Amino acid sequence: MPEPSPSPAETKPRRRAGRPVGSVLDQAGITAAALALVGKKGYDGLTMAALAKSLGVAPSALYNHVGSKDEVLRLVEENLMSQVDSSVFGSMPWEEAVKAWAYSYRDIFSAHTPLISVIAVLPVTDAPQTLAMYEAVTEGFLRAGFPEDRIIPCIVALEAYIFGAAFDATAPADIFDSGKLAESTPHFTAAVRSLGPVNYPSDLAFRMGLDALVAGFGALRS
Amino acid sequence: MPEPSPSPAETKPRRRAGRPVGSVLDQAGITAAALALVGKKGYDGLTMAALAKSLGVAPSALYNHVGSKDEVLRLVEENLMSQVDSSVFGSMPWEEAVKAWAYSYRDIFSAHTPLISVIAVLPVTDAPQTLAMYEAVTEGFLRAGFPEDRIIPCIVALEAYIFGAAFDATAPADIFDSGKLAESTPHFTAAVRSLGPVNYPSDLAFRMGLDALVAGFGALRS
DNA sequence: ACCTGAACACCGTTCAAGT
DNA sequence: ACCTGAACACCGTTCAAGT
Repeated sequence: MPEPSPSPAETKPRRRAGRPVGSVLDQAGITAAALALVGKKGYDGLTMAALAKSLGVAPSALYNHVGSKDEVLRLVEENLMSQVDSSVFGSMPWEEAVKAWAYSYRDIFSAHTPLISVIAVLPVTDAPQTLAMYEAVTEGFLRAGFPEDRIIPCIVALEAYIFGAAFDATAPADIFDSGKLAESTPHFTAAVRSLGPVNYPSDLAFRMGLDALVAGFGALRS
Repeated sequence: MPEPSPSPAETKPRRRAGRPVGSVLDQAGITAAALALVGKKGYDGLTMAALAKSLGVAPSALYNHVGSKDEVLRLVEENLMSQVDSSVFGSMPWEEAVKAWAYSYRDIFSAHTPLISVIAVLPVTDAPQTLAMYEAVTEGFLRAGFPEDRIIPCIVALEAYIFGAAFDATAPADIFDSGKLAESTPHFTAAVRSLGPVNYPSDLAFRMGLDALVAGFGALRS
């Protein structure tokens, strides 16, 4: 093995210290690399060191483009938000559109639940993709006849439900197995058994809750 | 300052190495200390080192009683679950009981959102307090006339909503301030403004969503 | 059995030095 | 301006040594 290959994935001549001719990094590239890394190794694998390695730079180089790891997470979140399908509000009646939007939203974030804690506290200011989604959804609600002052609460409640359901979607199939404590919780254990062979009811539950929310909120239209 | 006071909060004679006469630690004490630490410093302050210090032991001593930090989190979670008021199902009609339970559940976990990621993946096996809560809720649904095979999906959906809402409850008041991007999101910005001086609608939203879920699910009773 | 104290492999982040 | 490389203060966890 005469080749020590100390550089990352791709075998590059390896950069010396000093400013490179053209900038090697930018926020878009960092975001894409972070997304790829998360896809391969999950959020536990998303470290500044691993991210830098996948980009072929030293960890400290990242800090010329982002202020912190938290900013990387915000960049990823913005990217995901732009993937949520809110175009449905322009092409479907309200009930169907909210449901399609909600499914899209949940499906995307169920693979990114560690971001949810970040999003929840994140002011929407300067998060253009997130704002664009809210704008599209708000427009959809307005066109459907919702009173203006009810729209934000409806969206907030739907989002809460969607985020919570995103966690469920990643839960193991046997999460409700009561194990050796089964006898002390007879009603619960029987209720779980009554679900049949598929004992994790995540999808059924999501549909039922979404239907209830949509029906309840739909009644607010004038 | 002749007193260096190298020991933690309380000034103890300081233990030498070797097995102490009586065990200094146990899971209950660790859980209580973790809860107190979180209350004072938040989840960022809950480190094994800080936890050990608050208990007056070396960090490694903790590992005689818990397998990992994750187990500490599970112990805390179990403690919190036991605080959720599910006795309401024995003393109120179903609609009021679910709502009271949901408020209690959300209020407790809104101060402990970092646990939610842990709970979501956590099988209920050997989590007796959590199981006890599910048992009480299941019984409440049964008495209210729910078909057995709909109960778990209802609970799952309600829990998803409660967990999501717990995140909301910790969000800053100006989370929906669209800032300099306000003009590009006119409908959303107007909808936010229409909420009036209190521009964070967390509580209104929670009530609206909960009402919708309870109304929708309540119709399943026979 | 259950503690201390040293050690390990990692983490995010800072900063001087280099071009 | 934007990189490298060394350094810092921390993290969770392991383990020999002590009683």
